[in-house]
Order: sequence, then structure tokens, then C-alpha cells
Amino acid sequence: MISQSKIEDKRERILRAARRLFVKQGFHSTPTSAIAKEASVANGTLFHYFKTKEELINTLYKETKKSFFTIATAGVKNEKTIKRKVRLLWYNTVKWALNRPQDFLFIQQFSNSPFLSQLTQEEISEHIGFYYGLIDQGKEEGTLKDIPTELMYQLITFQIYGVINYLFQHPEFQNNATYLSMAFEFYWESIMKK
Amino acid sequence: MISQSKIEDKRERILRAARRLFVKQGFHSTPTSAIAKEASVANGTLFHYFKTKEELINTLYKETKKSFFTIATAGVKNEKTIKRKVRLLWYNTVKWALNRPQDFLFIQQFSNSPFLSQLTQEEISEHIGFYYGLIDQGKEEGTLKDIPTELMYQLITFQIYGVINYLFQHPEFQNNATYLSMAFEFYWESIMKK
Amino acid sequence: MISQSKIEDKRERILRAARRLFVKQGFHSTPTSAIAKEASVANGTLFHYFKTKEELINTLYKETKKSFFTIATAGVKNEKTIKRKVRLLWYNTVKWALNRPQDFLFIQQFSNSPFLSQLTQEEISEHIGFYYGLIDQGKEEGTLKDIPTELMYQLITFQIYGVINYLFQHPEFQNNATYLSMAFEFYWESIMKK
Amino acid sequence: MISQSKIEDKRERILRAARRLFVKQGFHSTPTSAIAKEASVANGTLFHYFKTKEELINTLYKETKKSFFTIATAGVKNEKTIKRKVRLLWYNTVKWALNRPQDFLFIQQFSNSPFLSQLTQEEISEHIGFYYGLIDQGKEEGTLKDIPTELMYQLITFQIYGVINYLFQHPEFQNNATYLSMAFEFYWESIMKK
DNA sequence: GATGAATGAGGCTTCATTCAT
DNA sequence: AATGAATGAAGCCTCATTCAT
Repeated sequence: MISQSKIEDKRERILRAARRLFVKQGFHSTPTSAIAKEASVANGTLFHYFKTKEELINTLYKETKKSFFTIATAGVKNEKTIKRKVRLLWYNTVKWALNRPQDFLFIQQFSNSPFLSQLTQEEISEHIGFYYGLIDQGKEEGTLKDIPTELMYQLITFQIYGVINYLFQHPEFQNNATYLSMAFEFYWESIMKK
Repeated sequence: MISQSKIEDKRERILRAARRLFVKQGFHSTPTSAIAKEASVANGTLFHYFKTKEELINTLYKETKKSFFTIATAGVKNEKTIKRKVRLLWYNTVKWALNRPQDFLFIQQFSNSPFLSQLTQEEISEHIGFYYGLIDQGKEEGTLKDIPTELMYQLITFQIYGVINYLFQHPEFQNNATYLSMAFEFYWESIMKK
Repeated sequence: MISQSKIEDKRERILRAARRLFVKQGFHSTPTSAIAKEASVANGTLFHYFKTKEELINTLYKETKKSFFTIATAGVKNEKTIKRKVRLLWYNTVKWALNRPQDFLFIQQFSNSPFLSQLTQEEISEHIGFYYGLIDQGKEEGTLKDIPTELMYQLITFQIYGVINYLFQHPEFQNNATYLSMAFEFYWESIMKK
Repeated sequence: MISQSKIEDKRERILRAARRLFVKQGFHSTPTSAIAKEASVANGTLFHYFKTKEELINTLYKETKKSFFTIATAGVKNEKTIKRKVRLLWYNTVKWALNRPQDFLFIQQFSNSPFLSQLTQEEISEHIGFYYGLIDQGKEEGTLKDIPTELMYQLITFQIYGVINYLFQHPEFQNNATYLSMAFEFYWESIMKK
């Protein structure tokens, strides 16, 4: 029991150390030896938990994505209207990025790297279904604009990236409710059906 | 004269080879030796033109950005209304990305915030200023929504990036005028003042 | 314990191999790969023990110097008169050079002023102080000529270097007690006060 | 005529540039490209005058040695006594080193480098005969100590290096006639027969 | 499970030298 | 004679990975 929890500890420490360094320096500028050191773990231990560096990166990506998805969708199902659902999703996402910039930046970095192509399509789009469902529902109801689901997904996804990007550059607005509200309204108006 | 053009040739060949490989494999997975080989040039020749690999990457980025900006803004000044200006900018940008996917993907890879760069501050302002000016003009006229210029810049930038991303995944729509028109209208409605 | 001694072994083997090759071919004509090969060690192992080639060279120099100093001064403190002290120092030094030509030549190669080094100022003083002390004592006693300590240090240092150089070229005299004795007397007469 | 003198110029410029850089940085840290640049000459031109870098180094050594010998022995033949001959030789040598530190340091560096072994024995000892003759004459006359010629050559050679070394470190004595005189007397006493 | 010394392939870069002009 | 672009061998060093303990 005790040794098991210790083991978990080490795996976790490696993952967290890796994320910290990846965000700071990128994948290739972060040797596995540096990760081991940051995690206060022996060099070989890293390869005990992850067969290769690539596996470590992929694991980190999947776990981060999963944690993101859990946070982003928390409570969304309980909301009654599409707008309320979308609003919650939007706020959850923005807050997640602001609270865990490391995670956000790691995912952004990973998405633009050659590693992405190594994940199966299934793994990549594991959570996309949820979003597509919401969009489809909104279109059926007549609440959302009638444009192709996938395109809308791209558009709203990138738009929210834009907001987050802006808030990273202007931290003074991160806790400004009026401001966030305005940004959301802009977002909403761009996708709602008039 | 003749020798000069030959020299240009080699430099050019190296730059193009580098872009090709960087897009396929990423910066770090592309050894300089591979670039030289792809350019049919001796290993050392690469370092004759670019002191380091980093200098090669930066040069490539700057030249690509510059060429992008030239293409994106072509003819925009001659348009009379804001909407026409924005439309031309939008189409120019989309066409640039579709015609030169290598360039687009290279820039996307270079910086995670793809239209935000590591250029000299001066160079950054030079390009961004054009966009900010357009947004400010639109707001003054009452044509564009009254939200902070920088935020709007981020939003429309990322939104167009979403469109392009979508078109890469769905090449069948790349030459579909109706489709592009619809995408632009969506774009426009999201930023215009009602 | 056992593994520790093995580790020492490899480090030692690298140092000795390096010295052997440096003496034969000079620093720059000796690639690290050749050192590794000569030490029967993998290329990377060398860099496990010494971060850079330069660090290897410096370490080698410091260790050689230290070992030289220990040998050269062995027993000197126990001698009663200045002349006996100087004689022992002289013989120790000459024997050291003849027994370990590699070490001598390495040091000679390392710095053109062979007994003047690039060590920490502290390390330099540590060694030189011993000599200066001896010279000062001899001058106070009236045994040594009254010329500036530093100058005398240079002169006797280089003179002994000359003897060694000669003995390398004429190995037949290396074990000739009469000859060595004569050389020492020449040395001594040149510094003693008449 | 004119073009010829220009050519001489270039060869000279290369040699001087090389010496300047060699003294500052050593042979191996001085690329031929740097020499060409320092000499304001095209890269390939250097190889017009010297087939290889090695040939350049050797040429430089020979010319420097030759120039040294000319200066060191100037007027020596006209002196009547051995002591006066030796004194002039001593002063000439010290002055040469102080006036042309570049030359002195270059020769010192070369002597301790692997390049030395590449010169024929004949080239090395070209000028040694002069010194040996002087020593032999002194011994025959009964002016100099009766120790082997070659050994004495080594001893006095290295001793003078010691003086020069000291004067480099203490420039304040370089023009102090009393001081120089004292140093010479020390030198002389160490080799003269009492 | 944990360690860290050891490995060696491979990356970036330097540089003496060549050669077409 | 002079140039300097071009070459490619070779050097130093990094780093993912293995393996004996």
C-alpha cells in the first residue's frame, strides 16, 4: 500500500516536472535527464514508467486533455438552455486556462507539434463528440446559426483561444466580470441565430 | 551578374528545402544535414549563408511573414468601404494559406499564437499597425463593434485561422465560392455593428 | 565499494589516455574520440566525467601539478640546511621528470612558462609560496644571493628545466650520478652567495 | 615592378597577420579565414602564397628565427673578449624580446608545439653552431666553466628565458639599467670559471 | 522498484582547402 | 594574381536509452 502510493507519487512527479519544463523550453530542449532531475528521480526511473520520451509526452497530453475536458464540461448538462450551456462551457474554459496556464500552454504547444499526428484519430477526437452534439442541438432548436458543425466548432474553438491569448497579455482584465461578460456576449452573438 | 543569380539560387534552395522539411517534421526533427541534402547543397554551404540553424529558421520566418503581409494587404487600400477592405483582407489571407500551405503551416508552427511573432518590436508594430488602424477606423465610422481594438484583433485573427484549419481538413470546399462567401459572412457578422 | 573503484578506474583511464595522446600529438590534434578509444571507453563516457574537453585538460593539469608538487617537496622540510633542502628539491624534480616524462612534457606543453599556471590565484600562491619561502630564508641566512625573490625563482625554475631538457636528449646521463652531481653543483653555485 | 611590390606586400601582410593572431589565440584557434581577414586579403589568396596552413606556420617560424638570430648576434664578432661577446648577445636577446614581444611569444609557442618536430634537424639547429662555437672558445680560454657544451647551451638558453619572462611580468624594470646589469652579472657568474 | 554509470548514434558547426571565374 | 563561394571531413558534444547492481 505504502510503496504503491509512493510509486504513484513518482509517476506524478515526473509528469508534473515534464509539463513544467516543456512549457518553459519546449519538447526538444528538455532532455529526459532534466525531467528526472526536476522530479528528483533517477535517470532510469523515468523509463520505468514511460517506455520512451514520446510515450511520456503523449501520456501527458492525454491526461491534460482529459482533465481539461472534465473541468470544461462540469455542470454543463444541468443547464437548461443552449445559451446557458455555452456560457458555462465558455467560462469554465477561460477559467481553466487562467488557473492552469501551464496546462493550456502545454496543449497549445503540443497541438502545433509533430507529435499530434502520432495520436490515433480516435484519441484526438475523443471528446469532440460532446461539442458536436451541443452544436447540433443548438442548430436544431434554431438557437445557433445554420453553418456546418465542424466549421462552427473550429470557429468557436479558435475564437476562445483568441480571448485567452488576450487575457494572458492583459492580466488586469482577468478578474474583471464586466469585461469577461462583454467578451462572452461578443462570442455568443457571433454564433447565435438572429 | 550571372554568378549573383546563382548565389541567390542556393540561398533560396536552402530556404525552400528547410521550409518543406520543417513543415513535414518540425524544427527539431529536421537536421541541417537533411536540409542540405534536400537542397542538393554541401553541408557546409548551409552555414555559409546562415551562421546557425536558428538564424536560418528566423530568416525563414521573417521572409515568410513579409511575403504574407504583402499578399494579404494587396489592394486593400484601394477599397472604399470598411467591409470591402475587410473582405479583401479575408480572401487574400485565405487564398494565401491555401496556395502556400507550406508557408501557412510553417508560420503556425513557428509561433503558437500564429499571427503574433518574435520579430523586432518595430517589425511587429509595422504589421500590426495596419490591422489596428483598420479596426479603429471601423469603430469610428460605427461599422464595427465597439470592443477593445486589441481584443478584436485577437478574435478575428484566430477566427480566420479556424476557417483555414477547416479548409485544410475539407479540401472539397476550397474552391467553393458559395461556401467561402458564407464563411466570410459569418466572420463579418461577428464583428460588424448591428 | 567495488563499483566505486571501477568508476575511479574509468575516470583514471581517461585521464591517463588523454595525457599519453596530448604529449604525443598536442591538445588540438587529439580528438576526444581518440582519447575515448585509447581509454577503451565509449565516446560519451568521457563527457560523463568531464563536461568539456577543456575541463578534461584543466583537470589533468591540476592533478599533474599537484602530484608533481607532492613528489618534488617530499622530505624537504626535514632537511636542516638550505643547500640540502635545495638539493633534495632539485633531485626530486629531476627524478620526477625522468620517471614520468609524460607528466613533465604535458605540463611543459600546457603552459609556455611551464611552472607558471592558469590555476586559481589561490592555488598558484599555495605552490609558489613554498618556493618563495625557501628563497627568502636562504637570503636571510646569507646563503643565497641577494637578488629579487621573484627573479631568482624564474631563473632557477628555468635552469632546472634546461637540465631536464638536456637529459631527455641524452638519456645516457640520466643515471650517471657523477653527471647529475655536477649539474646540481653548477646549479647551486649559480645561486649561492660566495 | 609595382605589381611585384604589391605581391610582396600581400605575403608580408599575411605573415604579420598570422603572427599577431597566433600569439593572441594559438595556432589551432586561429582559422586561416581569420588570418586572411586580418590581412585584408581574400580567403584563397593565403593559399596562393602558402600551400597549407602548416607551411605558413613553418615559414613564419623560420623567418622569425632568422630575424632573431641576425639581431641577437649583431656586432658580437667585433667584441674582443668572451665576456663582452656574451654580454652583447645577452643584451641583444633581451632587447629583441622586449621590443618584439610578438616574435618572442610566437617562438616560445612554436617551440612547445607539435609543429617543431616537423622541421628537419638541420633547420632547427641552423644557428646553434654559432652558440656552440662561442661556448667552446670560452671553455678553451678557461673563461667558462668546463661543463658539456650542450648542457651549458641549454642552461644559458633557459636562464635567459627566465629573465625575459620576469621582465614581461615586471615592465617597470625593462628600462632600468642597474637592474639589467645585475641580472646579467648573475647570469655571467653562473657560467664563468672562477 | 530504483539507481545512475555507460553507451554510441547523431546533431550542429568549424575550417582547411579547392576551383571556377 | 586574386577572389570568395563551395565543399565535406571531422570535431565536440547531447541525449534517449540500457543494464548491472
